[in-house]
Amino acid sequence: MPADDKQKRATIHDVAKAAGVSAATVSKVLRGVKTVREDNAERVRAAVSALDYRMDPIASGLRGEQRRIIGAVVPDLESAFFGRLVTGLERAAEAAGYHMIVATSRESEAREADLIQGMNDWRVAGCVLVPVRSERGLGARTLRDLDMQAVLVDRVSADDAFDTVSADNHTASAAVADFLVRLGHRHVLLHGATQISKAIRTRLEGFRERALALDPGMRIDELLSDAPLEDQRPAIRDYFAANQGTDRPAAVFSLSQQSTLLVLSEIRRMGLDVPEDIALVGFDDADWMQTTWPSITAVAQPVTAIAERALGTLLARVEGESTGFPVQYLEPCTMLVRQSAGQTEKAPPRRSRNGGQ
Amino acid sequence: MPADDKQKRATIHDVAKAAGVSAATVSKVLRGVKTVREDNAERVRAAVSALDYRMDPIASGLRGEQRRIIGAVVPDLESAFFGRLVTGLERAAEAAGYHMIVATSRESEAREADLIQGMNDWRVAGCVLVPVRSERGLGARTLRDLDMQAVLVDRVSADDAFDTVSADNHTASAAVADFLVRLGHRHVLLHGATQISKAIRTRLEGFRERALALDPGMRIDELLSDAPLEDQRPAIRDYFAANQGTDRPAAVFSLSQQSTLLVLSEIRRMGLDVPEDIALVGFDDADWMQTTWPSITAVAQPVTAIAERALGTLLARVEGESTGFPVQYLEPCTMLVRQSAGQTEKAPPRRSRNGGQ
DNA sequence: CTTGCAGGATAAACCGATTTATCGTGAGAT
DNA sequence: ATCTCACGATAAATCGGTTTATCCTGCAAG
Repeated sequence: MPADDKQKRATIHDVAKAAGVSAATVSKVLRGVKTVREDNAERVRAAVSALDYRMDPIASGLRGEQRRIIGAVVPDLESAFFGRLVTGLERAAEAAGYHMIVATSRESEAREADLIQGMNDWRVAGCVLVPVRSERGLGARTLRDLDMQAVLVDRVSADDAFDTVSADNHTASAAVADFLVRLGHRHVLLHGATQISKAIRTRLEGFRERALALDPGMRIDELLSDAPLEDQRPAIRDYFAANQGTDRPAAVFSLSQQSTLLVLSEIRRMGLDVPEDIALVGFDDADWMQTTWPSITAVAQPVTAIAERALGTLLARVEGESTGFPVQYLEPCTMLVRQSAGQTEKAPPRRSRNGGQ
Repeated sequence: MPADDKQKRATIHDVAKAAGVSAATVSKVLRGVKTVREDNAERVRAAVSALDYRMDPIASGLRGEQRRIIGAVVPDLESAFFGRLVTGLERAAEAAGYHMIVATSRESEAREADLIQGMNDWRVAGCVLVPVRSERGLGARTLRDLDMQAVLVDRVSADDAFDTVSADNHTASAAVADFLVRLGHRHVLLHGATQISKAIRTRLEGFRERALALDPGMRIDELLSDAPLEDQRPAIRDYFAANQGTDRPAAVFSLSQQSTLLVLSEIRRMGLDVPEDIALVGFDDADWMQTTWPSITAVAQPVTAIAERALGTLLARVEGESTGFPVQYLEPCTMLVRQSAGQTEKAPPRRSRNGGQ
């Protein structure tokens, strides 16, 4: 077959010529501006499909101010939580007629700031940021400096420049404290094996406050580290070696999914039984947790709700419907009671209160 | 503080003026063209940093032909496999000085084609596609029609238009057959619970061929479905209800990660013990599989190798270093022998052969 | 002394859309 | 019959870089 490859794609002028109107008119039809006579509009539409015309978003973006693109920056895409979050964001964005571009900061604040600069260069309408550490990090500062529209998600508390959305870590962790205390546990290990972010701190405090309120004599140990996962096993072993017999904690509350897996693995290796020897509750549910034996009691985060809320508030700002001062949204978590914590009294699955303000 | 907000960002002309040269010269310096006198180049660089100048990628892209952007389209981001794949791609792209934009087809071929059209509109230099079904799907056809540079990944076999990269599903599945047959199992259930893609079919055939070659009397049942996960439980129960006693398979080979989880869960629910009552081997390893009890024997995919290979071959095409006909790359998998299949003889972890051509 | 040529710099055209300023037309008002 | 005004349509300016065609300068060759 002969090469008719190199026919370059039709421009708006080609369409204009074919329809017998000016380029400006075509542009109006394409963008749905109403001041065009219907017969002209019809001829334009015919020409568009006859020529297979597609608007060039780059040329379009050069002059036009507002782009219909939302940027998202997340710490990584290897954990199911962010994967689902991004999926939810993308779905919501699309439903509102926006495109999404995603990038990962790989837990680096410098990269985070770079990516945001890049998104600003591409003139995104707004940006969803899951900060590496907190709302006071480099990424958030860059957003502010660049005067961008944004919403901060997950590893955040209230902020004075941007809306924030996260799981209600504090309330959910308090519910875990309720649960463990009611089961009679008076010595708990709090274990955090990931980036010590705002979310992790909030979970920690939520638990600690409630537990101490219920029983001031409660013993709460902490084992926190953001070292690479495999390097953390020795620390766990050391801890248990140093706390044997009556000093061994009655329960572990692991503050992240990776943390849960790590602790479970080490508990197994020590030959302890869950929940007979030690109870385990994890923050952040995973699909394997209901299948493993024993199944793991965990706090499930409302990922979809977070995604929808985040995109909703962002778009409200972008489209100018919302102009008030920043709001912090706390989406309620669900605690899935399974086997790993035992159960002396039949506690119904608890829902944490909805947050607000 | 007074509002000095609205000072718009510096353009290349501002830099030119500040440096006392023309815009064309600035452009050359920025792109590293050599035909600029060093003292001029130096003044330009000084002006750039003095004015905080950043090149506008949109304006730049309008005239310039080649963009330094790679697009990636994956079926979803909720499974760890694609998450890690994307991370690997992004890292490799960045190392080569490219940016990446990711989008998810959500297992829809129509969406897949749309996304590719969109990436073409944005003039990406090349595209990494993990097709929803196979290299003959709508996405691949669109790539061909648009005459784009691309590499097809994961759910593919050889193609006559694009390089393809995937795990060596066939060889790895044959190794699983070796393994199960050597353990004495003569009745195996093959279970596939996800989109029945090319990869799943290849795994199935790889197993079947080797197993029948080793023992022509082997009984191999299949349970395949791409229905929503939770709707598939009844089918599993029905199967086991219809195949009890001596008809019960001695082993299950689950062809995807979700499949493994689903089967394990149902086996548990039936009160069967793994591996005493039934052996289980899964394709695609997950981090929880080494921690659960029993730990799961699984085939680990070389995600990083796949990502690097994919981006490497794509860039070779994009940069014109490679122009030969398409190559199929098969990256070797690793079989992680754990508890779920039992072990009468001590089989060392097997490595499948490297594929090629 | 003239011509040729290479190295560097630049003004102007260009990319493909959007936006602005202008213009023609016909209906309604005076 | 003349003047407005609203409505559509359009030519031209614009966005911010890249590319092209041209120009200048100085030096070597004829």
